[in-house]
Amino acid sequence: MAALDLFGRRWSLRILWELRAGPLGFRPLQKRCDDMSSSVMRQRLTELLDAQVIHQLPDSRYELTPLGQEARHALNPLAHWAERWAATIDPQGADRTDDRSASRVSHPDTVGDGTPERDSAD
Amino acid sequence: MAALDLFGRRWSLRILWELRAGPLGFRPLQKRCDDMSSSVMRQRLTELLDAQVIHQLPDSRYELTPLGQEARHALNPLAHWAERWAATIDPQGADRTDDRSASRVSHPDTVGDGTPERDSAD
DNA sequence: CCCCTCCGTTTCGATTTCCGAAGCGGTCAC
DNA sequence: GTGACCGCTTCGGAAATCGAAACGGAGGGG
Repeated sequence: MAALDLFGRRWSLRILWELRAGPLGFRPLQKRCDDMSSSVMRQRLTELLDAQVIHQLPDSRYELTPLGQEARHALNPLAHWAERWAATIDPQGADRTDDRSASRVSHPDTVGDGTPERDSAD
Repeated sequence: MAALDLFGRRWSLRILWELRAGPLGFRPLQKRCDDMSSSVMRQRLTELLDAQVIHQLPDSRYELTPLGQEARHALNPLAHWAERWAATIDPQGADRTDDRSASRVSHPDTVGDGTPERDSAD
């Protein structure tokens, strides 16, 4: 349940996701995360560090811990679902003139993913 | 990527999760979600409806769509990870007197889950 | 009928979180 | 020295969230 709290915060999932291909420094990571504000970034980073999902290398870059790697892998099915979701939703709602959506939840686009991964290839 | 946005909002994952065992009405669902505020609840519900992850039955209860079911299933590995996480973190940090955690991310507890599921049993 | 309970939903003011830009001290190349 | 990048902090304003109250409606009991 606490996991839903930790990951239910803005950007936490994204950070986990962006760290999948290897360690990143503060600012590079920030850029990858749609240039999120540094204040929130630091906050999420602290939370994830505290949760032992990530840790900091001697050169101060952030990296997924083994536990973090597992979490990222656990996210894979969700990523896969997201693609199916995009395929299901997008074709129908691509051009809604009638938008009373009441929320700015960007509908999925065939937006690049590129998922470089790096499972056991290092 | 849009999925990370949709589910990165507070309570959205939780709602998806609490709907796993079958349809629920507004107030019952609200109670299950740690009594979240009704305003946000309605907002999340609208977003999820719009995303076609849930839909509303004639008796006005909310239920996962097939797409929503898939999403919930995609969440399973994460739930599984959460347990491992709890087992890893909790034993060591159970009694931190030194708490400069800078955030109120409730550490996982051996908190009940009870996950009744209901995959193909109906 | 009235009263009481539960329901889905909306509204509104108060609190919390998030944003965004600026700034700090530090390292390295020029 | 100057300029570019770095990790990280601070702060005021915007946006998300909360929490409680309220609405009309459905149902049950007296």
